[in-house]
Amino acid sequence: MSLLSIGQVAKQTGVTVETVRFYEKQGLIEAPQRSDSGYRQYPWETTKRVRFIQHAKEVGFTLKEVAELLALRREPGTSCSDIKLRATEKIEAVDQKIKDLQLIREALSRMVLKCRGGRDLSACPILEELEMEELDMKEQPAS
Amino acid sequence: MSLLSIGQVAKQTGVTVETVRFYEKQGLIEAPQRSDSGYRQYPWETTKRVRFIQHAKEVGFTLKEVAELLALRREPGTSCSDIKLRATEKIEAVDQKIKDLQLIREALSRMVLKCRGGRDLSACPILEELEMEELDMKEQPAS
DNA sequence: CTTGACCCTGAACTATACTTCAGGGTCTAG
DNA sequence: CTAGACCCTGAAGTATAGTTCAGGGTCAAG
Repeated sequence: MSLLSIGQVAKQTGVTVETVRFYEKQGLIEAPQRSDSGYRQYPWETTKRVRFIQHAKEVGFTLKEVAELLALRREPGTSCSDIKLRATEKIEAVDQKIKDLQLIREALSRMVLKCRGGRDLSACPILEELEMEELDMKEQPAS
Repeated sequence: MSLLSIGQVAKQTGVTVETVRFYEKQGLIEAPQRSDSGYRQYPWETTKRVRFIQHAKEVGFTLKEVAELLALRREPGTSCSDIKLRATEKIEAVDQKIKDLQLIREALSRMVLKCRGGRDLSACPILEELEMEELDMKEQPAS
């Protein structure tokens, strides 16, 4: 119900007020209404959006890409099949990221397992695991 | 067997030769042996490492974090339980990223499902799905 | 009615991850 | 033996994602 000041949004989301203003300038959050004195007044949902931006950044999306994700909504003038297509493309990108992370995760897990006990002098062999090749075959320019 | 020039490593991995040199300067790939004329000569495994760096970057790791992942190996002077601990911390970070991505993925999927057919005039409602709150409760500073 | 916490703007500054530039060797096919 | 493709170094430049600064209003408490 009640509106939030920029400082409150910042505190709720763990970013700085400057970052909130920066996101506004970049069009990632829409310019909120202003008080008589010119203070920004945010609806509560803005905190959800700021958190979404942080999470998306955390998993490797640039702000430009986050903007594209946030723009995935049916606006007048766009067809349903159009946003469906764009959303499907995003899902594929997300799936690739999940795959990459799962392989990294498995390599790290193998590492922890190998490294049990520590009895052997030269145990825990160098982790060339991490240089996994399972990830490799994706896009090889044919040239 | 045969060694690769920096240009060959670049072509194999899809980065530029400048990027390879940059990674060397940052300590992400070790300085290779040199030919008589001073040309870098890389073993084949270097391409695996460069690809790993690209994948890790893709999922939101900074080069500093990638260096930490690559440093996760048992060096003389470190205990097994030490690298085990550090690897476990990395796994937790990876798991969090996977969770974030799965929630984004689900929101995108719901969007595609809702958007079927396109019969209804005002179908495909605005995707406030993406501003999901499931992701929220993580670290709330107690203050 | 003033003091401290908070808000405003625009511009300059910073870190990360490269990219481009300047100036110069190397190597191999014709 | 030279032209084009490739390699070298160090320094400067760029894009992204903020952060800091300068200079100035707002507001609630005392």
